[in-house]
Amino acid sequence: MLDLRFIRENREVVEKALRDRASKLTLDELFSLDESRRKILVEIEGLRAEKNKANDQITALLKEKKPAVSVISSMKVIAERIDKTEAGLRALDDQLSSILFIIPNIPHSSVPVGEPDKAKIVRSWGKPQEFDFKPLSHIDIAQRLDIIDFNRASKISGSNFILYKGQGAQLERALINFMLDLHTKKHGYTEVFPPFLVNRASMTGTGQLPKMEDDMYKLKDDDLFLIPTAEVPLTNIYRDEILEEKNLPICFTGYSACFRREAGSYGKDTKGLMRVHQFNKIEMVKFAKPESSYEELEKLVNDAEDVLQALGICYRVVALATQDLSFAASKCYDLEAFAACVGKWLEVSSCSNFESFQARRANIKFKRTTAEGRRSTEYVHTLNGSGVALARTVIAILENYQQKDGSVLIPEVLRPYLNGQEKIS
RNA sequence: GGAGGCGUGGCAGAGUGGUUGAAUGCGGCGGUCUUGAAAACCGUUAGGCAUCGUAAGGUGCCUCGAGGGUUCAAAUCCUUCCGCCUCCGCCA
Repeated sequence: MLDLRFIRENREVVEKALRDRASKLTLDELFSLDESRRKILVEIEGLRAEKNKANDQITALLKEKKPAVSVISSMKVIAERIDKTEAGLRALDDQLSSILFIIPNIPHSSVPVGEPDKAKIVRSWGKPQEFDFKPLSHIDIAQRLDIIDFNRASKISGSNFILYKGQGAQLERALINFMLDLHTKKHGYTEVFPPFLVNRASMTGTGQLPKMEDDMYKLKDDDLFLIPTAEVPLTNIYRDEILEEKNLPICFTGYSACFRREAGSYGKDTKGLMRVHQFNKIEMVKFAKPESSYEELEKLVNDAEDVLQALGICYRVVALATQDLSFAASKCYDLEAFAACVGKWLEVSSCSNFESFQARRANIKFKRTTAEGRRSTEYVHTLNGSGVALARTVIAILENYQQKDGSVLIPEVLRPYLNGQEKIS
Protein backbone atom coordinates (compact mmCIF):
# COMPACT_ATOMS: atom_id res chain seq x y z
CA MET A 1 0.00 0.00 0.00
CA LEU A 2 0.94 3.62 -0.25
CA ASP A 3 1.98 5.74 2.69
CA LEU A 4 -0.96 7.76 3.96
CA ARG A 5 1.24 10.73 4.59
CA PHE A 6 2.59 10.50 1.05
CA ILE A 7 -0.94 10.52 -0.33
CA ARG A 8 -1.81 13.49 1.85
CA GLU A 9 1.17 15.45 0.60
CA ASN A 10 1.03 14.31 -3.04
CA ARG A 11 -2.63 14.14 -3.85
CA GLU A 12 -2.16 15.07 -7.54
CA VAL A 13 0.46 12.38 -8.04
CA VAL A 14 -1.84 9.69 -6.67
CA GLU A 15 -4.82 10.97 -8.62
CA LYS A 16 -2.81 10.94 -11.83
CA ALA A 17 -1.75 7.36 -11.09
CA LEU A 18 -5.39 6.36 -10.64
CA ARG A 19 -6.32 8.05 -13.91
CA ASP A 20 -3.44 6.42 -15.77
CA ARG A 21 -4.55 3.06 -14.50
CA ALA A 22 -8.14 3.83 -15.49
CA SER A 23 -9.14 3.23 -11.90
CA LYS A 24 -12.52 4.46 -10.74
CA LEU A 25 -11.28 5.17 -7.23
CA THR A 26 -11.44 8.71 -5.91
CA LEU A 27 -9.66 10.09 -2.90
CA ASP A 28 -12.34 12.38 -1.47
CA GLU A 29 -13.54 9.89 1.12
CA LEU A 30 -9.99 9.01 2.11
CA PHE A 31 -9.12 12.64 2.70
CA SER A 32 -12.16 13.42 4.78
CA LEU A 33 -11.66 10.26 6.85
CA ASP A 34 -8.03 11.13 7.35
CA GLU A 35 -8.90 14.60 8.53
CA SER A 36 -11.49 13.43 11.05
CA ARG A 37 -9.16 10.71 12.23
CA ARG A 38 -6.40 13.14 13.04
CA LYS A 39 -8.83 15.46 14.78
CA ILE A 40 -10.10 12.68 17.00
CA LEU A 41 -6.58 11.44 17.60
CA VAL A 42 -5.51 14.78 19.00
CA GLU A 43 -8.53 14.71 21.28
CA ILE A 44 -7.73 11.24 22.56
CA GLU A 45 -4.09 12.02 23.13
CA GLY A 46 -5.10 15.02 25.22
CA LEU A 47 -7.41 12.87 27.31
CA ARG A 48 -4.74 10.24 27.75
CA ALA A 49 -2.26 12.87 28.84
CA GLU A 50 -4.76 14.00 31.47
CA LYS A 51 -5.22 10.44 32.58
CA ASN A 52 -1.49 9.88 32.88
CA LYS A 53 -1.15 13.00 35.00
CA ALA A 54 -3.94 11.87 37.32
CA ASN A 55 -2.29 8.50 37.54
CA ASP A 56 0.96 10.09 38.67
CA GLN A 57 -0.94 12.03 41.31
CA ILE A 58 -2.55 8.87 42.63
CA THR A 59 0.79 7.16 42.78
CA ALA A 60 2.33 10.07 44.67
CA LEU A 61 -0.60 10.28 47.12
CA LEU A 62 -0.54 6.57 47.83
CA LYS A 63 3.20 6.73 48.42
CA GLU A 64 2.66 9.39 51.06
CA LYS A 65 -0.20 7.31 52.46
CA LYS A 66 -2.68 10.15 51.77
CA PRO A 67 -6.25 9.54 50.56
CA ALA A 68 -6.62 9.51 46.78
CA VAL A 69 -10.35 8.90 46.46
CA SER A 70 -11.21 12.16 44.75
CA VAL A 71 -8.49 11.83 42.11
CA ILE A 72 -9.47 8.22 41.51
CA SER A 73 -13.07 9.15 40.85
CA SER A 74 -12.10 11.93 38.45
CA MET A 75 -9.88 9.52 36.62
CA LYS A 76 -12.81 7.17 36.27
CA VAL A 77 -14.64 9.88 34.36
CA ILE A 78 -11.70 10.48 32.06
CA ALA A 79 -11.31 6.78 31.39
CA GLU A 80 -14.94 6.55 30.32
CA ARG A 81 -14.57 9.45 27.92
CA ILE A 82 -11.48 7.87 26.45
CA ASP A 83 -13.32 4.60 25.88
CA LYS A 84 -16.10 6.34 23.99
CA THR A 85 -13.78 8.41 21.83
CA GLU A 86 -11.61 5.42 21.07
CA ALA A 87 -14.55 3.52 19.61
CA GLY A 88 -14.97 6.35 17.11
CA LEU A 89 -11.29 6.26 16.24
CA ARG A 90 -11.33 2.53 15.64
CA ALA A 91 -14.23 2.86 13.23
CA LEU A 92 -12.38 5.55 11.30
CA ASP A 93 -9.19 3.49 11.27
CA ASP A 94 -11.02 0.52 9.79
CA GLN A 95 -12.63 2.56 7.05
CA LEU A 96 -9.38 4.30 6.29
CA SER A 97 -7.31 1.16 5.99
CA SER A 98 -9.93 -0.59 3.88
CA ILE A 99 -9.52 2.22 1.36
CA LEU A 100 -5.72 2.29 1.66
CA PHE A 101 -5.59 -1.42 0.93
CA ILE A 102 -7.30 -1.06 -2.45
CA ILE A 103 -5.32 1.93 -3.75
CA PRO A 104 -2.92 0.59 -6.39
CA ASN A 105 0.76 1.43 -6.65
CA ILE A 106 1.97 4.46 -8.58
CA PRO A 107 3.38 3.60 -12.02
CA HIS A 108 7.00 4.56 -12.63
CA SER A 109 7.52 7.55 -14.94
CA SER A 110 9.00 5.28 -17.63
CA VAL A 111 5.82 3.18 -17.91
CA PRO A 112 3.84 3.85 -21.10
CA VAL A 113 0.57 5.54 -20.18
CA GLY A 114 -2.70 4.16 -21.42
CA GLU A 115 -4.54 1.05 -22.50
CA PRO A 116 -2.87 -2.35 -22.75
CA ASP A 117 -2.08 -1.81 -26.45
CA LYS A 118 0.21 1.08 -25.48
CA ALA A 119 2.68 -1.53 -24.25
CA LYS A 120 6.16 -1.13 -25.72
CA ILE A 121 8.14 -3.94 -27.24
CA VAL A 122 11.55 -3.26 -25.78
CA ARG A 123 13.51 -5.90 -27.67
CA SER A 124 13.18 -9.34 -29.09
CA TRP A 125 15.45 -12.32 -29.44
CA GLY A 126 15.57 -15.18 -31.92
CA LYS A 127 13.45 -15.88 -34.96
CA PRO A 128 10.09 -17.59 -35.12
CA GLN A 129 10.59 -21.20 -36.25
CA GLU A 130 9.82 -22.08 -39.83
CA PHE A 131 8.76 -25.53 -40.95
CA ASP A 132 8.71 -27.41 -44.19
CA PHE A 133 5.65 -29.29 -42.95
CA LYS A 134 2.44 -28.31 -41.22
CA PRO A 135 3.28 -27.92 -37.53
CA LEU A 136 1.00 -29.44 -34.91
CA SER A 137 -0.31 -27.79 -31.80
CA HIS A 138 1.24 -28.72 -28.46
CA ILE A 139 -1.96 -30.54 -27.59
CA ASP A 140 -1.70 -32.85 -30.60
CA ILE A 141 2.00 -33.35 -30.04
CA ALA A 142 1.55 -34.17 -26.36
CA GLN A 143 -1.22 -36.64 -27.10
CA ARG A 144 0.63 -38.35 -29.93
CA LEU A 145 3.74 -38.74 -27.82
CA ASP A 146 1.62 -39.72 -24.81
CA ILE A 147 3.39 -37.27 -22.51
CA ILE A 148 0.36 -35.40 -21.19
CA ASP A 149 -2.95 -37.01 -20.26
CA PHE A 150 -5.54 -34.25 -20.32
CA ASN A 151 -8.57 -36.50 -19.91
CA ARG A 152 -7.39 -38.39 -16.91
CA ALA A 153 -6.24 -35.14 -15.29
CA SER A 154 -9.82 -33.91 -15.47
CA LYS A 155 -11.06 -37.20 -14.13
CA ILE A 156 -8.72 -36.93 -11.16
CA SER A 157 -9.13 -33.23 -10.43
CA GLY A 158 -11.28 -31.37 -12.94
CA SER A 159 -10.87 -29.47 -16.15
CA ASN A 160 -7.72 -27.48 -16.74
CA PHE A 161 -5.55 -29.68 -14.62
CA ILE A 162 -2.53 -31.41 -16.08
CA LEU A 163 -1.17 -34.92 -15.78
CA TYR A 164 2.34 -35.15 -17.17
CA LYS A 165 3.38 -38.65 -18.00
CA GLY A 166 6.58 -40.49 -18.86
CA GLN A 167 8.95 -38.28 -20.81
CA GLY A 168 6.56 -35.36 -20.28
CA ALA A 169 6.99 -35.66 -16.52
CA GLN A 170 10.74 -35.98 -16.99
CA LEU A 171 10.88 -32.94 -19.22
CA GLU A 172 9.06 -30.96 -16.55
CA ARG A 173 11.53 -32.10 -13.91
CA ALA A 174 14.48 -31.35 -16.19
CA LEU A 175 13.23 -27.82 -16.82
CA ILE A 176 12.85 -27.14 -13.11
CA ASN A 177 16.35 -28.34 -12.34
CA PHE A 178 17.89 -26.54 -15.28
CA MET A 179 16.35 -23.20 -14.36
CA LEU A 180 17.23 -23.45 -10.68
CA ASP A 181 20.80 -24.38 -11.55
CA LEU A 182 21.09 -21.46 -13.94
CA HIS A 183 19.86 -18.92 -11.38
CA THR A 184 21.90 -20.26 -8.51
CA LYS A 185 25.14 -21.02 -10.32
CA LYS A 186 25.23 -18.30 -12.94
CA HIS A 187 23.09 -15.48 -11.55
CA GLY A 188 23.94 -15.77 -7.88
CA TYR A 189 20.52 -16.41 -6.37
CA THR A 190 20.02 -18.38 -3.18
CA GLU A 191 17.72 -21.34 -3.70
CA VAL A 192 14.76 -21.86 -1.40
CA PHE A 193 11.98 -24.42 -1.37
CA PRO A 194 8.97 -22.68 0.14
CA PRO A 195 5.68 -23.88 1.62
CA PHE A 196 2.85 -23.97 -0.92
CA LEU A 197 0.24 -23.02 1.67
CA VAL A 198 0.48 -19.62 3.30
CA ASN A 199 -1.50 -17.68 5.87
CA ARG A 200 -3.62 -14.58 5.43
CA ALA A 201 -0.91 -12.22 6.65
CA SER A 202 1.44 -13.41 3.90
CA MET A 203 -1.19 -13.08 1.20
CA THR A 204 -1.94 -9.57 2.42
CA GLY A 205 1.74 -8.70 2.60
CA THR A 206 2.31 -9.22 -1.11
CA GLY A 207 -1.01 -7.69 -2.13
CA GLN A 208 -3.10 -10.69 -3.24
CA LEU A 209 -5.49 -9.95 -0.39
CA PRO A 210 -7.91 -8.45 0.27
CA LYS A 211 -8.64 -7.54 -3.36
CA MET A 212 -8.35 -10.90 -5.06
CA GLU A 213 -9.54 -13.39 -2.50
CA ASP A 214 -11.94 -14.93 -5.00
CA ASP A 215 -9.09 -15.86 -7.33
CA MET A 216 -7.31 -17.88 -4.67
CA TYR A 217 -7.77 -21.45 -3.56
CA LYS A 218 -8.51 -21.34 0.12
CA LEU A 219 -8.61 -23.79 3.00
CA LYS A 220 -11.29 -22.20 5.04
CA ASP A 221 -10.95 -24.41 8.10
CA ASP A 222 -7.38 -23.25 8.58
CA ASP A 223 -7.48 -19.84 6.94
CA LEU A 224 -4.67 -20.90 4.62
CA PHE A 225 -4.31 -20.22 0.92
CA LEU A 226 -2.67 -22.15 -1.89
CA ILE A 227 -0.04 -19.88 -3.35
CA PRO A 228 -0.74 -18.45 -6.81
CA THR A 229 3.01 -17.88 -7.17
CA ALA A 230 6.15 -18.44 -5.11
CA GLU A 231 6.40 -14.65 -4.94
CA VAL A 232 4.16 -14.89 -1.88
CA PRO A 233 6.27 -17.15 0.34
CA LEU A 234 9.57 -15.80 -1.00
CA THR A 235 8.73 -12.16 -0.37
CA ASN A 236 7.25 -12.96 3.02
CA ILE A 237 10.48 -14.60 4.12
CA TYR A 238 11.42 -11.21 5.56
CA ARG A 239 7.99 -9.98 6.63
CA ASP A 240 8.27 -7.91 9.82
CA GLU A 241 12.05 -7.89 9.66
CA ILE A 242 14.76 -5.27 9.42
CA LEU A 243 17.58 -6.18 7.06
CA GLU A 244 21.18 -5.02 7.06
CA GLU A 245 22.14 -2.59 4.32
CA LYS A 246 25.35 -4.48 3.55
CA ASN A 247 23.40 -7.64 2.73
CA LEU A 248 21.32 -6.00 -0.01
CA PRO A 249 20.34 -6.90 -2.57
CA ILE A 250 19.16 -10.28 -1.35
CA CYS A 251 18.17 -12.59 -4.19
CA PHE A 252 16.12 -15.75 -3.81
CA THR A 253 14.99 -18.22 -6.39
CA GLY A 254 12.65 -21.09 -5.81
CA TYR A 255 10.45 -23.64 -7.46
CA SER A 256 6.80 -23.96 -6.58
CA ALA A 257 3.59 -25.23 -7.97
CA CYS A 258 1.20 -22.33 -8.55
CA PHE A 259 -2.51 -22.58 -7.96
CA ARG A 260 -5.03 -20.35 -9.64
CA ARG A 261 -8.79 -20.61 -9.66
CA GLU A 262 -8.98 -18.51 -12.82
CA ALA A 263 -12.47 -17.56 -11.73
CA GLY A 264 -14.12 -15.46 -14.39
CA SER A 265 -11.84 -16.61 -17.17
CA TYR A 266 -14.01 -19.51 -18.31
CA GLY A 267 -13.98 -19.99 -22.02
CA LYS A 268 -10.59 -18.30 -22.42
CA ASP A 269 -7.68 -20.48 -23.50
CA THR A 270 -9.44 -23.55 -22.19
CA LYS A 271 -7.47 -26.05 -24.24
CA GLY A 272 -4.14 -27.55 -23.38
CA LEU A 273 -1.51 -25.92 -21.25
CA MET A 274 -2.40 -22.29 -21.82
CA ARG A 275 -4.44 -21.59 -18.72
CA VAL A 276 -4.40 -24.24 -16.02
CA HIS A 277 -5.29 -24.34 -12.35
CA GLN A 278 -1.95 -25.76 -11.29
CA PHE A 279 1.35 -25.15 -12.98
CA ASN A 280 5.02 -25.15 -12.10
CA LYS A 281 7.11 -22.05 -11.99
CA ILE A 282 10.56 -20.91 -11.00
CA GLU A 283 10.40 -17.57 -9.26
CA MET A 284 13.03 -14.97 -8.51
CA VAL A 285 12.61 -12.45 -5.72
CA LYS A 286 14.86 -9.56 -4.75
CA PHE A 287 15.06 -7.22 -1.79
CA ALA A 288 16.92 -4.10 -2.91
CA LYS A 289 17.85 -0.61 -1.84
CA PRO A 290 15.52 2.02 -3.31
CA GLU A 291 18.25 3.73 -5.32
CA SER A 292 19.22 0.54 -7.13
CA SER A 293 15.90 -1.22 -7.56
CA TYR A 294 15.42 -0.26 -11.20
CA GLU A 295 18.89 -1.45 -12.03
CA GLU A 296 18.01 -4.70 -10.28
CA LEU A 297 14.82 -4.93 -12.32
CA GLU A 298 16.83 -4.83 -15.56
CA LYS A 299 19.11 -7.55 -14.26
CA LEU A 300 16.13 -9.60 -13.19
CA VAL A 301 14.68 -9.41 -16.69
CA ASN A 302 18.04 -10.43 -18.14
CA ASP A 303 18.17 -13.42 -15.81
CA ALA A 304 14.76 -14.55 -17.02
CA GLU A 305 15.74 -13.94 -20.66
CA ASP A 306 18.80 -16.08 -20.12
CA VAL A 307 16.54 -19.07 -19.53
CA LEU A 308 14.74 -18.60 -22.83
CA GLN A 309 17.96 -17.96 -24.73
CA ALA A 310 19.53 -21.09 -23.32
CA LEU A 311 16.45 -23.03 -24.36
CA GLY A 312 16.61 -21.44 -27.80
CA ILE A 313 13.10 -20.04 -27.61
CA CYS A 314 12.31 -16.92 -29.58
CA TYR A 315 10.82 -14.23 -27.34
CA ARG A 316 10.21 -10.53 -26.91
CA VAL A 317 10.36 -8.22 -23.92
CA VAL A 318 7.33 -6.02 -23.42
CA ALA A 319 7.06 -3.02 -21.09
CA LEU A 320 3.47 -3.07 -19.91
CA ALA A 321 1.28 0.02 -20.08
CA THR A 322 -0.25 1.61 -17.00
CA GLN A 323 -3.64 0.00 -17.52
CA ASP A 324 -2.10 -3.45 -17.72
CA LEU A 325 0.06 -3.05 -14.66
CA SER A 326 -0.83 -5.28 -11.75
CA PHE A 327 -2.18 -3.72 -8.59
CA ALA A 328 1.07 -3.72 -6.61
CA ALA A 329 3.58 -3.05 -9.40
CA SER A 330 5.29 0.22 -10.34
CA LYS A 331 6.78 -1.20 -13.48
CA CYS A 332 6.52 -4.53 -15.20
CA TYR A 333 8.14 -6.30 -18.13
CA ASP A 334 6.55 -9.38 -19.63
CA LEU A 335 8.57 -11.96 -21.50
CA GLU A 336 6.57 -13.49 -24.30
CA ALA A 337 7.72 -16.71 -25.92
CA PHE A 338 6.76 -17.47 -29.47
CA ALA A 339 4.81 -20.65 -30.04
CA ALA A 340 5.04 -21.80 -33.62
CA CYS A 341 1.75 -23.55 -34.22
CA VAL A 342 -0.66 -21.23 -32.45
CA GLY A 343 1.51 -18.43 -33.88
CA LYS A 344 1.10 -16.47 -30.67
CA TRP A 345 3.32 -14.76 -28.17
CA LEU A 346 2.77 -16.43 -24.80
CA GLU A 347 3.46 -14.70 -21.52
CA VAL A 348 5.99 -16.88 -19.72
CA SER A 349 7.42 -14.36 -17.32
CA SER A 350 6.43 -11.19 -15.63
CA CYS A 351 9.14 -9.14 -13.92
CA SER A 352 8.09 -6.31 -11.65
CA ASN A 353 9.42 -3.69 -9.31
CA PHE A 354 7.00 -3.03 -6.48
CA GLU A 355 9.17 -0.33 -4.95
CA SER A 356 8.09 0.00 -1.31
CA PHE A 357 4.45 -0.97 -1.94
CA GLN A 358 4.75 -4.56 -0.74
CA ALA A 359 7.44 -3.72 1.79
CA ARG A 360 5.11 -1.28 3.49
CA ARG A 361 2.34 -3.88 3.67
CA ALA A 362 4.68 -6.64 4.73
CA ASN A 363 6.78 -4.37 6.95
CA ILE A 364 10.18 -5.15 5.47
CA LYS A 365 12.83 -2.55 6.21
CA PHE A 366 16.54 -2.11 6.21
CA LYS A 367 18.94 -0.13 8.34
CA ARG A 368 20.92 2.44 6.44
CA THR A 369 24.00 4.32 7.57
CA THR A 370 24.13 7.70 5.86
CA ALA A 371 27.27 9.48 4.74
CA GLU A 372 27.12 11.59 7.91
CA GLY A 373 27.09 8.40 9.94
CA ARG A 374 23.41 8.58 10.86
CA ARG A 375 21.40 5.41 11.11
CA SER A 376 17.91 5.23 9.73
CA THR A 377 15.43 2.53 8.84
CA GLU A 378 13.69 2.59 5.50
CA TYR A 379 11.47 0.28 3.53
CA VAL A 380 13.28 -1.94 1.04
CA HIS A 381 12.14 -2.25 -2.53
CA THR A 382 10.86 -5.69 -3.50
CA LEU A 383 11.03 -7.17 -6.97
CA ASN A 384 10.05 -10.43 -8.49
CA GLY A 385 9.92 -12.20 -11.76
CA SER A 386 9.23 -15.61 -13.18
CA GLY A 387 12.30 -17.39 -14.27
CA VAL A 388 10.21 -18.83 -15.97
CA ALA A 389 6.72 -20.37 -15.88
CA LEU A 390 6.83 -23.94 -17.13
CA ALA A 391 3.50 -24.80 -18.70
CA ARG A 392 3.70 -22.20 -21.44
CA THR A 393 7.40 -22.80 -21.90
CA VAL A 394 6.54 -26.44 -22.56
CA ILE A 395 4.09 -25.27 -25.23
CA ALA A 396 6.89 -23.31 -26.88
CA ILE A 397 9.33 -26.22 -26.68
CA LEU A 398 6.87 -28.75 -28.07
CA GLU A 399 5.67 -26.54 -30.88
CA ASN A 400 9.03 -25.02 -31.84
CA TYR A 401 11.14 -28.16 -31.57
CA GLN A 402 8.74 -30.56 -33.29
CA GLN A 403 10.17 -32.59 -36.16
CA LYS A 404 8.64 -33.89 -39.35
CA ASP A 405 8.65 -37.42 -37.99
CA GLY A 406 6.50 -36.39 -35.03
CA SER A 407 9.29 -36.40 -32.49
CA VAL A 408 10.38 -33.39 -30.47
CA LEU A 409 13.99 -32.37 -30.23
CA ILE A 410 15.19 -31.67 -26.71
CA PRO A 411 17.01 -28.33 -26.28
CA GLU A 412 20.67 -29.07 -25.71
CA VAL A 413 20.89 -27.51 -22.26
CA LEU A 414 18.22 -29.90 -21.01
CA ARG A 415 19.90 -33.07 -22.26
CA PRO A 416 22.24 -33.46 -19.28
CA TYR A 417 19.10 -33.53 -17.13
CA LEU A 418 17.57 -36.27 -19.27
CA ASN A 419 20.44 -38.74 -19.36
CA GLY A 420 21.71 -37.24 -22.59
CA GLN A 421 18.49 -38.01 -24.41
CA GLU A 422 18.18 -36.01 -27.64
CA LYS A 423 14.54 -36.23 -28.46
CA ILE A 424 11.13 -37.28 -27.27
CA SER A 425 9.59 -39.83 -29.58
C1' G B 1 -5.47 -34.74 19.00
C1' G B 2 -4.24 -34.88 24.81
C1' A B 3 -1.09 -32.83 29.15
C1' G B 4 2.30 -29.18 30.73
C1' G B 5 5.75 -24.98 30.09
C1' C B 6 7.18 -20.50 27.66
C1' G B 7 6.78 -15.76 24.47
C1' U B 8 10.16 -8.72 27.53
C1' G B 9 14.73 -4.05 23.44
C1' G B 10 19.90 -6.66 18.04
C1' C B 11 20.78 -11.08 21.44
C1' A B 12 20.85 -13.11 26.50
C1' G B 13 18.05 -12.16 30.74
C1' A B 14 15.53 -9.39 35.37
C1' G B 15 10.90 -7.62 36.44
C1' U B 16 4.25 -10.77 39.12
C1' G B 17 -0.82 -4.45 39.88
C1' G B 18 1.25 2.13 40.80
C1' U B 19 7.38 7.49 38.12
C1' U B 20 9.38 0.57 34.25
C1' G B 21 9.99 2.35 27.72
C1' A B 22 11.73 -1.20 31.02
C1' A B 23 17.58 -3.41 35.68
C1' U B 24 21.96 -6.13 34.26
C1' G B 25 25.25 -8.55 30.75
C1' C B 26 26.75 -9.20 25.67
C1' G B 27 26.75 -7.03 21.01
C1' G B 28 26.65 -2.15 18.09
C1' C B 29 28.17 3.01 17.68
C1' G B 30 31.31 7.36 19.39
C1' G B 31 35.52 8.72 22.34
C1' U B 32 40.16 8.34 25.68
C1' C B 33 44.67 5.54 25.66
C1' U B 34 47.93 3.15 21.39
C1' U B 35 52.50 3.60 15.74
C1' G B 36 48.06 0.47 14.71
C1' A B 37 45.00 -3.10 17.05
C1' A B 38 43.40 -5.77 21.42
C1' A B 39 42.39 -4.91 26.50
C1' A B 40 40.75 -1.25 29.88
C1' C B 41 37.91 3.06 30.85
C1' C B 42 34.03 6.94 29.64
C1' G B 43 29.74 8.01 26.90
C1' U B 44 25.84 6.35 23.78
C1' U B 45 22.42 2.68 21.74
C1' A B 46 14.05 0.73 19.98
C1' G B 47 10.13 1.85 16.83
C1' G B 48 5.55 4.18 15.33
C1' C B 49 1.99 8.18 15.33
C1' A B 50 0.18 13.16 16.24
C1' U B 51 1.37 18.17 17.01
C1' C B 52 4.40 22.92 17.06
C1' G B 53 8.69 24.80 14.14
C1' U B 54 11.61 27.09 7.64
C1' A B 55 15.00 24.02 10.32
C1' A B 56 17.80 22.15 14.41
C1' G B 57 14.64 20.44 17.73
C1' G B 58 10.47 20.60 21.32
C1' U B 59 5.88 18.58 23.32
C1' G B 60 2.33 14.64 23.73
C1' C B 61 0.42 9.70 22.80
C1' C B 62 1.10 4.42 21.68
C1' U B 63 4.00 -0.16 21.73
C1' C B 64 6.83 -5.93 26.71
C1' G B 65 3.77 -12.23 20.66
C1' A B 66 -1.60 -10.38 18.70
C1' G B 67 -6.67 -9.22 20.08
C1' G B 68 -10.37 -8.67 23.97
C1' G B 69 -11.50 -8.11 29.30
C1' U B 70 -10.91 -6.79 34.85
C1' U B 71 -9.07 -2.14 37.42
C1' C B 72 -8.72 4.66 38.99
C1' A B 73 -4.06 2.13 37.22
C1' A B 74 -1.61 -3.90 33.57
C1' A B 75 4.81 -6.25 31.02
C1' U B 76 2.56 -7.98 35.69
C1' C B 77 -4.43 -10.59 36.82
C1' C B 78 -8.40 -13.11 33.43
C1' U B 79 -9.61 -14.73 28.39
C1' U B 80 -9.21 -15.97 23.08
C1' C B 81 -5.87 -16.54 19.16
C1' C B 82 -0.87 -17.19 17.14
C1' G B 83 4.10 -19.06 17.73
C1' C B 84 7.97 -21.96 20.24
C1' C B 85 9.57 -26.03 23.70
C1' U B 86 8.80 -30.88 26.53
C1' C B 87 6.00 -35.43 27.19
C1' C B 88 2.03 -38.81 25.24
C1' G B 89 -0.96 -40.42 20.95
C1' C B 90 -1.17 -40.67 15.56
C1' C B 91 1.69 -40.54 11.18
C1' A B 92 4.93 -39.98 5.46
